[in-house]
Amino acid sequence: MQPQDERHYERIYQVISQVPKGKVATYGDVATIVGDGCEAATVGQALGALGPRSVQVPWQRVIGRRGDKGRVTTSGLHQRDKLEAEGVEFDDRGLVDLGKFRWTGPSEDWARSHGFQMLPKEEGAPAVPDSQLRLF
DNA sequence: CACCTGACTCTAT
DNA sequence: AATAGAGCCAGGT
Repeated sequence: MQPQDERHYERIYQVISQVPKGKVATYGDVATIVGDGCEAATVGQALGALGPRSVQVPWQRVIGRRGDKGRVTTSGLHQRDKLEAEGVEFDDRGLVDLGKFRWTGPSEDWARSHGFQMLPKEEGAPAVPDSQLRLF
């Protein structure tokens, strides 16, 4: 596939590039930060379309969300191995404790200078006004 | 234009 | 605990 008119892809890649080694973000987290109607499934598509760019985008740090845990949703890409090599721990059921390894979002400076929004604080307390979030 | 598919995620069985 | 269905978005056919 060769998307010409990917309205979210580039921004999705920019956000993922900010996730530091040893941390993970969920598809939904990335979508929220990109904003502008971007959704988790769109992030999944963007990653599926990465191609050669996978060498410069830390795609392995994006995982699926399962309640308060995270899980690898890819197969055959050794995503879990890559993450464990970076220090991310998986429990006996192959789940990651998001409370411990979840990326807390881009730095405020970076978000502002690149036109992105921060990740909402924690469950319940949004870090930005509803008007800026498009969460269903 | 209609329909299918998915590196999604939440709710309800 | 495992499965199914439903929303959603964007690309491919």
